[in-house]
Amino acid sequence: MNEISATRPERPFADALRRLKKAELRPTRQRLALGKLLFDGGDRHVTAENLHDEAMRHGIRVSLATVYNTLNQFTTAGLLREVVVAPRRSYFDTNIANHHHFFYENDGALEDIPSDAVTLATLPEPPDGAQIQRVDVMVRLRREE
Amino acid sequence: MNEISATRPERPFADALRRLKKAELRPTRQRLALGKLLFDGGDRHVTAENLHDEAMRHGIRVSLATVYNTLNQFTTAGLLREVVVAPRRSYFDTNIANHHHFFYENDGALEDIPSDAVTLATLPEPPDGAQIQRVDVMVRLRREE
DNA sequence: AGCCAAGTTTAGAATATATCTAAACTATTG
DNA sequence: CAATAGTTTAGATATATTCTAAACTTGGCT
Repeated sequence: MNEISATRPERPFADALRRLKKAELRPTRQRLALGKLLFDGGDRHVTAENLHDEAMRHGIRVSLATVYNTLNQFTTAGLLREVVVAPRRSYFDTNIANHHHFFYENDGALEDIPSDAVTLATLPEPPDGAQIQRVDVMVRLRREE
Repeated sequence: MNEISATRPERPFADALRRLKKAELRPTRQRLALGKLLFDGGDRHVTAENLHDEAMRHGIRVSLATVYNTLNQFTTAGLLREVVVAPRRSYFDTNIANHHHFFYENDGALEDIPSDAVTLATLPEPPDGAQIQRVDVMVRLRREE
C-alpha cells in the first residue's frame, strides 16, 4: 500500500494538471478550475454559458470570454469535442471517444449513443485531396409533449 | 408533340407555384421568386444571407427578414432541409431526399454524399417516448492548403 | 527572491446571425 | 370592391461568439 495515497487522496487538480501538461497549455488558475469541473464529472455536454454559470456557483472567478477561450483551446488540443446541434446552440462534449448523439428537437437536449449502437457499414471515399477528420452521426428525436 | 409546350415554354414560375400550393403557402411575389431561385437550380446549399444577395443581383426586391421567414416556412413545409454545420453557420438544402453530407472544415463548404455511399448497419432504439425524426451523417473533411 | 518576456485573462466593445415588432401592403373571399 | 386574414418590411432587438487592448500571471533566468 502506498502511504501517501492511503493517508491523503490525490490532490484535486492532479488530473486537470496532467491534461494541461499534455496539451502544452499553461496551468493557470482558470484552466485548472474549468478542467476540474469538466473532467471530474464523467461524460458531460456543456455550453460556454452553462459552464460559466457553474463556475460562478462554485465561486470560481472567471470571465465568459475565458470560458470560451478555454473551451476552444481544449477542443483544439483534443481534450473536448464540439457538437453543433442547432444554428445557435453548440455543446462541448467531454467524451472524446468515438461515439454519436441523440438530439431532442423539443428542448435541445443532447445524449450520447454508445458507440456500438451505431454501425456504419459503408463510408464514402473522401474527395481528392481531402481526408476524413471524423464522422458524426446525429439521431434527431422528437417526443410527445 | 404538344403544341403549347412547343410554341412557348412552361411559365417560369409554374414549378414554384405548384410547390407553394401543395405547402398551403400563399403564392406571393417574394415566395415565388425565392422558390424559383431555389428549385430551378438543381441541388443547392444556401444560407439566408447568400440567397438574399442572389435575389438582389437578380433585381428581386425582398428583405433579409423575408428570406429568413421564407426559408423557415419552406423548411417546416418540408420543401427544404436545414443543415447545421457550425455554431454560426446553417445551410438550407434543396435536396430533401435521404442523403448525407461532406463538410469541409477549412472553408465551411458543404457537399452532398449520394445516399448509397453511406449505409447504416445498426441504428439505436430511440429512448422511451421519443421517435426518430431523421438521422444525419456528417463526414468532416480537411484538405491541404 | 526578483525581473523579464511571453502567454493569459478580463471588461467591454464589436460582430454576426437570427428573430421580433408593428405598421404598411397584398392576396383571397364573399 | 370591401373586409379580413396573411405577408412583408425597416428597423430594433436578442443572442451567441469573438475581438481588443490593458492589466495580470506564469515560467525561465539570474
